[in-house]
Parts: sequence; C-alpha cells; structure tokens
Amino acid sequence: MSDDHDESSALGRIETEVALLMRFGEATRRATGTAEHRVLDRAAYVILRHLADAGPQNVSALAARLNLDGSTVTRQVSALQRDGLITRTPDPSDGRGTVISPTPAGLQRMAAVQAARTRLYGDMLADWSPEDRSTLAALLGRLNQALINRNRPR
Amino acid sequence: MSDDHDESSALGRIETEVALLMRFGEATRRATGTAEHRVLDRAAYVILRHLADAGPQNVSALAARLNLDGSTVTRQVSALQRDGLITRTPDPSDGRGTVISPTPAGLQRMAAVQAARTRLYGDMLADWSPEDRSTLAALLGRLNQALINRNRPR
DNA sequence: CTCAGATAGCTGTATCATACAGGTACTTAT
DNA sequence: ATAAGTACCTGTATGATACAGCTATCTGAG
Repeated sequence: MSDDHDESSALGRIETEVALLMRFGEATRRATGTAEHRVLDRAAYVILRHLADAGPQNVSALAARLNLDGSTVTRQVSALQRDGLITRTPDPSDGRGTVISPTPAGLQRMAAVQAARTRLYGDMLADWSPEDRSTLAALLGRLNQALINRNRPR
Repeated sequence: MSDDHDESSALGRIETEVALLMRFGEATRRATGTAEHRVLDRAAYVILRHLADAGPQNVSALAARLNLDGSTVTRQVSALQRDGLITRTPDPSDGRGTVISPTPAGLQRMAAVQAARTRLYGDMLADWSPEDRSTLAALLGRLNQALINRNRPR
C-alpha cells in the first residue's frame, strides 16, 4: 500500500464531507419547498434541468446521461407528464422512440426550484467571500467530472 | 481570471454541482463494495462512523444527530445488529433506553468501506494538487457546517 | 421481401430508505 | 400515586430505484 500520509488525510476528509453532504443534502431537499406545490424529487429535477440544458431527447439518452436505469426514467417521465411538466412525442425518425420535451410549466417549475435552492445557498453562504464561493464551485465541478470519468472511462 | 462577476453565477454553479454530486454519489455508493460483502447503506455507514467517533449512545441521540426519524434509526440499528455490526445493551441508568455500541466487526466493516472510498477518491483525484484537495476538503467542511447551522439555528 | 437479431420503451415485481402515527414500557414531577 | 413525558418499537405508506421480461419497431443479410 502506498500511503502518502499527508494527502490521505485530505482524502479522508473529502470522503467524510461528501458522505455528510449526501445526508444533509437529502434532508435539505426534503425541506426545500415541501407542502405547497409538490416538490420535484431529485431525479425529476435533474431530468428537467438536463432537458432544459441539452434539449429534447429520448428516454434512453436521458437514462445513459443520468446514470439511471431506463425503467426509472420511464416512470419519472410518466410522472412528469402526468403533472404536465414534460410532453412525449413520437420520434418521427424512429417508431420505437419517444422524444421528451419540457413544457413551459416544467421549465418554470424547474427554474423556481433552482432559484429557491440558489437562494438557499446564498443564504447559507452569506458570509463567504466571492473567491471562496467561486473556488468551491470550481472544485465541485472538477470532482464531478472526475466521478463521471471514473464511471464511464470510455 | 475575472472574478469580479455576478456572484449568483457561483451560487448557481454550486447548486448545480451539489445536485450532480448527489446523483453520482448515490451511484458510487452502490458501486463501492458491491457483491462480496453486503454493502453498508448510507445511513448504516454514517451510524457506524458516528458511533466510532462519538462513542456508544442511544437511538434518540443518533436520530437527532443524523437528522433521521427515530423509527428509521431503530430499523437501521436492528439490521446492523442482525449483521453483528452493533450490539444493544440496556441503559443501566434509564430503563427505557438502549445503548448502541459498534462491535469490532462493525468497526472493521466501516473502516473497510471508508478505506475503499478514500482509495477511490485518491484514484479519481490522482492528478489533483495537494493544495486543491486540501482546499476542497476545507470548503466542503464549511459547506456542511453551513447546512448544519441552517437546519439547527439555535 | 422475409426473417432474425438488435433496440426503445413499458410493466411487473422486489428492495430499500424513509416518514408518520400509534402502542408499550419506563421515568419524572407533583 | 397518578399524570405527563420520553424511548423505542411496529404497522403502514411513499418514493426511488433496479432487474427481468414483454411488445413494437427497426435494420441488415439472404
């Protein structure tokens, strides 16, 4: 085992903090916008964001991109459709496929949740310097990229 | 390096990256230590860590600390007991209470998962500078602290 | 053109984490 | 000694997810 004791403590701390973040993030999500209008669950939110970001696409593409099983995406999409947040249209170039598009309502709902969360972060990080915020955003981005690269090294 | 920029963009990016991290973190957990010996789920892992860290304690204390419902912790603890990872002993000073202690096997299992994850991070962050790792760890720590403070603003 | 194999999406079923409500046993204050 | 509070457990519900199997469709070889 090659143990770089100095660095492994940083790694250990990262591991700890990510685990904690997962726990608290879950609680926060549950608390962010309860009651009122039915909250978007984690997957629904990322689906809408991805649609808004990368344009209409089919279930398989979404599943691949979000690291989810196709059946999960199917059900999420069905729920989103039931709530009028996305529409399904037959893929004109492939009779098997369905193209998922966000509706205006879906985009709006997504934006509202996004804004609420951003506001929440602004609130929590009120006393952070702009540099620290920026650095955190950048490092998290790199961390996620590293995660993605590891899960799909192709 | 123009950081004299609208701060909300950093907040937005943080929001985005945290959401992504939640998604990928889930996948990572599922992949970390599959098959072989039954993985520790998120809650079980934090419970064991907390026990190792803060010593034996009762269900209510764990639930409060981990932001979980008491019933959830009860069930998690039952599962951990079934697997021989913790022991329950009656609280000598309170007939209603039960003190939860990690067993050697529990500590060892927890340490194994922890080591595997830390190794994984070391792997993924292989090309990061020690400074960046350290900074990420520190900023995540502050982020979690901010989350905790928000959830318990007493 | 026809048929075999691949692919897209859906459905059935299972698991797991979690919450809330209600019950039982014990403790504490009056 | 009784009422109120507390600790934990159990019943039940929800929601996210996976895997396996199904149907409809597409594509390519003959």
